[in-house]
Amino acid sequence: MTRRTIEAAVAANHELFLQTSDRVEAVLAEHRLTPATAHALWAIDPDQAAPSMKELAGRLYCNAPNLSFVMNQLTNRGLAERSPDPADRRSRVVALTEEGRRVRSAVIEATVALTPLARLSAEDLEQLVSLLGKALDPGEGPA
Amino acid sequence: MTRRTIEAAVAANHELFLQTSDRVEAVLAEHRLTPATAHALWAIDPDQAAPSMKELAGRLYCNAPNLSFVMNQLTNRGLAERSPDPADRRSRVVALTEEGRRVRSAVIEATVALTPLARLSAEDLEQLVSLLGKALDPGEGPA
DNA sequence: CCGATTACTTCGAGACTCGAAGTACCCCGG
DNA sequence: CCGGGGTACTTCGAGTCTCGAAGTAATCGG
Repeated sequence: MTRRTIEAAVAANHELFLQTSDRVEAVLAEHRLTPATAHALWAIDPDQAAPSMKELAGRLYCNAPNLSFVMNQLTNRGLAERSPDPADRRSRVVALTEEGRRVRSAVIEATVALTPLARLSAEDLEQLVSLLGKALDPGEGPA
Repeated sequence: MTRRTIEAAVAANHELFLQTSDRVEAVLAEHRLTPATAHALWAIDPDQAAPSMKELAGRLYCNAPNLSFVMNQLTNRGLAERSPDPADRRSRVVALTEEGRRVRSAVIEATVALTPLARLSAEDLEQLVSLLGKALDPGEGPA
């Protein structure tokens, strides 16, 4: 009878997400970010290859028009830049500006400080990441 | 240096939430539910005392006008009912109808079946619930 | 009874999301 | 070379969600 346990796990996961979002909200507002723009900002890791719009939409589980809308806000604020992909000029590649990298760091820093997860020990945290990874890993493919 | 681990945990938590929402989306649509109405429906446990609007808004991390909006949708679809609290007639108490309980069960059932967490063993799940509980428990008070 | 506070609703504006339609580009067969 | 089909993205328009401000009804303390 693991059904009850799964239900509890889903609920706890959702609750953690809501609590974290709630606590970070004020910090996002200081940077004039909304949940949607902050999410996109977080998803663009400057240490990785600049993603295309399509790639990024996949990461954010949103569709192309929505991502265009969100990216317009980030570019208008000078946090991100779009440039055509030389290899395929239909595609546009998204990268953060220096200001974008600064704001992204600040958002992550604040989230790490405010999330209820900050209470857990290093050991517990690694166990948690391992468990979540076990659930997510096999399914991260396209279908 | 647990900072990186917390960041990974927050990201994994967020990712799991998005994947679960994404997979359940079609089931919600069949029941003519949106994420907001489904969330409210989930939060009203028929086995517990019927919550007031204020209590429910707290659970959902939303404000009063928003909850009124969402509850109107649920009551219009015949899934929930509002009745004045006899003890304090300013307050309204929310309960699910029989149809509401049916739909709620169906949504939870589908979520449990579709969430990536369903892949984990019973042992892993209990560990996960325990870890999440450890993070959430001390902070579930009002402030 | 009266003023202050609380719970909720209504109203109006802003933000987010998405389907449909349009543009620019790649690729392939002829 | 040229046309047709498919892909990546944007624009447009409509619908949904969220929230602050203002209004109503009820409780509480004096």
